[in-house]
Amino acid sequence: MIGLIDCNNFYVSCECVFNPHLIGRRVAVLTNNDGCVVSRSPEFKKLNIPVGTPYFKIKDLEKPLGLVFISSNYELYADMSNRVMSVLRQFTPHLEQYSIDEAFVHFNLSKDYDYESLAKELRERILQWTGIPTGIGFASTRTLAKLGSEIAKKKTKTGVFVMPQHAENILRETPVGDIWGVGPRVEKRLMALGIRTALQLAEADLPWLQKKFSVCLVRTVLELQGQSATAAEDFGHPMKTAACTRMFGTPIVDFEELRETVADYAESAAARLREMGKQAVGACVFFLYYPEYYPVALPEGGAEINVMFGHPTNNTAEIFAALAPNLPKIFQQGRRYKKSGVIFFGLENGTLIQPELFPAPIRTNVSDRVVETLDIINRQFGRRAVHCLASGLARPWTMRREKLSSRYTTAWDGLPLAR
DNA sequence: TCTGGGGTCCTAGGACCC
DNA sequence: TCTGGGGTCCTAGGACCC
Repeated sequence: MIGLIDCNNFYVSCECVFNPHLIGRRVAVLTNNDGCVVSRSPEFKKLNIPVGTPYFKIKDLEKPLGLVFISSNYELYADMSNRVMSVLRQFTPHLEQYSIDEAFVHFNLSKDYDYESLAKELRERILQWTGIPTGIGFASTRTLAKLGSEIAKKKTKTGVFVMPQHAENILRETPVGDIWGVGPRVEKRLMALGIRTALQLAEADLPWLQKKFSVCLVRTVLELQGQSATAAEDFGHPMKTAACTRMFGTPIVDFEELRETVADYAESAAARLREMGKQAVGACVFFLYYPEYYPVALPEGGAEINVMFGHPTNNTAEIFAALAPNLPKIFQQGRRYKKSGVIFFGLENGTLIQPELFPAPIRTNVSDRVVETLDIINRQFGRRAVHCLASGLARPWTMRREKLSSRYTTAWDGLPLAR
């Protein structure tokens, strides 16, 4: 049996652990740059303001409706996620972390084992040890377990649900768009073809579906039928790319500032590479700009460039030395830039990547030892305690985080106070 | 004025090979 | 007048997930 543990309103729940007075209120966590709503408390959900709603559109409702907005605090959420995962690992080593707030667990117990009790125990332990409420579903396949956890959250008081052997009645009640893997596009097309419920999808003709849609949907159908079609290798696999991309707090017109953002993002993505013990063979750098209306209307757009490093590396200085000369190639004077990003690729060991015939040698006098030392300092004294000068000093472009909560678990000055 | 960030996989079509 | 069949690789775009 496969279980799916899904944290309820994860980011909001994390904030509530350290700010109990938020419990019961209309709380929403905002995306980076305070762009839009990403996580909502149950009370906030009742207002029918969907995830993705831009903050500036609902800012004015803050006072009249008593809304609480919080900037996202990924250091806190990542740490809380690790805590939840480590509780789960006490129950089984067969764990596939699927996202920051979700994981599949595998249990190979006897057929009539009481999975309901097991699920309750998991839920209780996570709640008690981390303060995070969860919805837990058990079933024979990942897709069904996922559906089970949704039912657990929405339709049970216990927060757990075990799919019965014959799930026809449940699938009949499930809109096809609620199935994991059926997104809005496919849902629309299925509806047009008269397939409205999960049961209808489960009973559809497979070759026909394969022809009309894709092998992805066929796999989903097999899973609904109780036949595992998502491979274990697809989960918990090593990452293939690692990126850092950001909208700017204010638009950038100056090339030097744009260059700073690339240095900054390359630095933090490279730090992640080193954390994972990986190296990249190259990176894609991109710039995106806003549309222009004056003197002539020009659409929004951007440019990107792929840079090969010549040899795999995770040395920030080497990486920036390789990227910097390429930046003018994708920069246009006079544009108002809104976003940039660095995406490392070629992370998998043994991946075959077409190298350049004559790679330019990368020259830097910053050794790996120096980079490692900076990592040690930053781990102890906080991100950017030391950083490369190329990433700027004034940094007017950094993202807005006006309503940031404390780093309760990852910084000494963020510890909660007990009175 | 103003809408995030980090991922994965699949498919169709173009270009090329013999 | 008029040209086959069997492949591979790459890329852009689409779709999905959280």
